[in-house]
Amino acid sequence: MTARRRPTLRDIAASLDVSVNTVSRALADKDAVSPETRERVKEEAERLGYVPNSLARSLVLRNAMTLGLVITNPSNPFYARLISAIEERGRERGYSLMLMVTEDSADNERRAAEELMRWGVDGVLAIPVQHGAEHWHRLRKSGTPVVLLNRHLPELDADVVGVDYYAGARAATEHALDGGARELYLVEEDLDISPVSERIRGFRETLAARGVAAPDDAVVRVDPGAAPVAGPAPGPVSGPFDPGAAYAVGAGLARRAGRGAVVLAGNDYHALGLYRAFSERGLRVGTDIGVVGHGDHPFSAYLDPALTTVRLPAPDVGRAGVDRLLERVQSAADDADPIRTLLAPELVVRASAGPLPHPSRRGGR
Amino acid sequence: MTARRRPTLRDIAASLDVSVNTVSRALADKDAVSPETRERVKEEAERLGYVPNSLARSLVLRNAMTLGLVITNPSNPFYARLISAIEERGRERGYSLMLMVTEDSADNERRAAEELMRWGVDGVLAIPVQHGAEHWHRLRKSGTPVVLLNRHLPELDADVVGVDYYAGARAATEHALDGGARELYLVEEDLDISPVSERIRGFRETLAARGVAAPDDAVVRVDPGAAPVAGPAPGPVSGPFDPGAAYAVGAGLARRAGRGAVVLAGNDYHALGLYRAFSERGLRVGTDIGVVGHGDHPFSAYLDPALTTVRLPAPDVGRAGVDRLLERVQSAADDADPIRTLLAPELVVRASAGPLPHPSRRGGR
DNA sequence: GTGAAAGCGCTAACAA
DNA sequence: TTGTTAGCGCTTTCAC
Repeated sequence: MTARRRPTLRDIAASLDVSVNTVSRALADKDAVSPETRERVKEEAERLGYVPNSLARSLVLRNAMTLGLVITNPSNPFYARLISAIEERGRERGYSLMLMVTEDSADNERRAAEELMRWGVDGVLAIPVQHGAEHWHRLRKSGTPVVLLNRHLPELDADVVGVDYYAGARAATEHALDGGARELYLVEEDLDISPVSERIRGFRETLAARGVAAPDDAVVRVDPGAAPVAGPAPGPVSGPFDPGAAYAVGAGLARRAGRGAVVLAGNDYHALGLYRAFSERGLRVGTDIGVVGHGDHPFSAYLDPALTTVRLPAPDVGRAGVDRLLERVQSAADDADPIRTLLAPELVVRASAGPLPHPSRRGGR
Repeated sequence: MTARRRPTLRDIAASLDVSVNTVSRALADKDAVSPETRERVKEEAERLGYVPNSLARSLVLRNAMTLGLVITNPSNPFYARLISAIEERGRERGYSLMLMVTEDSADNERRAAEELMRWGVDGVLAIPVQHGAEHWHRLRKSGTPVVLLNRHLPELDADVVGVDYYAGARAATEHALDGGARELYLVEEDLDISPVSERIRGFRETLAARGVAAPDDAVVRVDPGAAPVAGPAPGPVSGPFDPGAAYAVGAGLARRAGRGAVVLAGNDYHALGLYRAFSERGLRVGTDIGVVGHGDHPFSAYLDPALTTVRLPAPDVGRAGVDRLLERVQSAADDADPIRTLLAPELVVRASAGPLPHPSRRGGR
């Protein structure tokens, strides 16, 4: 393999007996280079296997052509799709991606922000851990725009590109109500983040508007750390995206819930955990008890019964996030007020929340 | 936000009236700096909010403290976990991660390799697309070690850290055989990659060793592009990790397969697609027909019936990959022969593969 | 213990 | 059209 030094502009220049500068300009397709020279330079570059050094380039240009992505957990299918979308959009627009995983740890996030600052990335997309925004403030003060993804952060006045979870929860709740349910539950991760609180708000407000009782404990919080049925623990890495947490509360729910109740779940994994908890207790999902998920993960359409769920527009969020970020990057001065973009989720009606008794199909689709 | 310039060593030096050099050494905790000076420097750095510039540092030190990860699709749960494990291990060892997504496109991969070369990453981990290794050769020639993950590449003599899929398939096949099955199928993605060929080999050899017939069409290839039941297409981004492909071949399989047959699937998503295809045709998985998956994705333990599957040690692969890569990075010269590490998967027996009752009574409801 | 000088590989004035 | 000079922010000889 002979780790020989990579050829530089100087090597090309020397070998052609021109100045480094000329080589630089020729390769950059600037004018002020004669066609012949340009040709010769390019040939020689090719011959030598020249590859530009982005480090040096970025240092002088003061732009890294790199975006930072700070994410909590790639195993969340929604985030996985977000990663793909962001990487792709970034690449289309000429940016590389530096990925940091926080596992929802504030400490990891602080370090990630610091690291991205060191690299001088041009902008940062983050799915923020709650609590602590000091590091984001510092990043922005140093001139690096930050766009929040999916989660809102009260302490930080930054752009947000997310999902309208409020609307999603409303749609899910209304769907259950329209199906005739009068006993509803919402299962949510015990995390103090905006998607959760927005869904709870949507859930409660919809019930209130329809005059359906919603006792405090209609909202069930689930401990992300639990993982019962699976046997061996999921391992130290990126564990807790797992149906186990919801499965654990499913037993109690099965006991409390009457026939025809509907349980909304904050994500499809939770819904799946409920499926199992319920069926182990003789409740048939979609018949005895309804379940609605959130996410439309790839497996959801194939469950039995197929999961009715709120589809999240992951690719759109990713693309919009990159676009927003690059707007900020390009508009040198940080002028404008933060923009909050909430993309609309879409209720995908399948079988798990029962057939609708009211054939009142309203509006378009 | 006032994008003011970040303070540099020089700013600290000026403000303290010492040389840049002294500041550098003080901050790097080298000796040849008096304790008092060091103290003053550190305080001033703190006060100014100094953050070292990694770009500059890397340029002079000729090490980027960055690893490249080239991956096909983050939505594959196995790869998602790999990403987490790699990021974490890299971080522990002081390396940042540059992520490139290829979507299994050779073209994207070429560009990714080129980009990583420009950044001068210290090493690259790749889940390679088949066909075309020229770019990997170039990378290595420029002194950047490459470690292949999960997939083997005949054209490239590089380290590989992967999974012993051959053993996994053997275990799965033997499990089915031990349960009494004599009619077995293997459903695999139609991709020319080593995991697939290794599983096929394990499947066939085990059957041969046990004297069980395995006609050519016992191995069913599945088109990754198909996505039937789900309704709206999965979208342009990172689509094809979906049960749909296997679902599509499930119908034919349901017709061909007798009672008590067992179908092995190359991954758990395929298994799930089969679940649905079978049950739609009145076959009860785990009773009328067996299914074994590969991957032990988070949802698999919660399916009904719970999926018997081959668990892949994703975190171990990720960590071992990083460790191997960093060994290469650190042992400056590319000495040794490539090392191939295959980590053992583990059959997780649950309910989907029986033991199946012998083909006698007709079931269904 | 500290500073001056050189240089990593590149781009951007400014001259010639 | 081309070359010279300077400099991005840092580390590293090598004097003092």
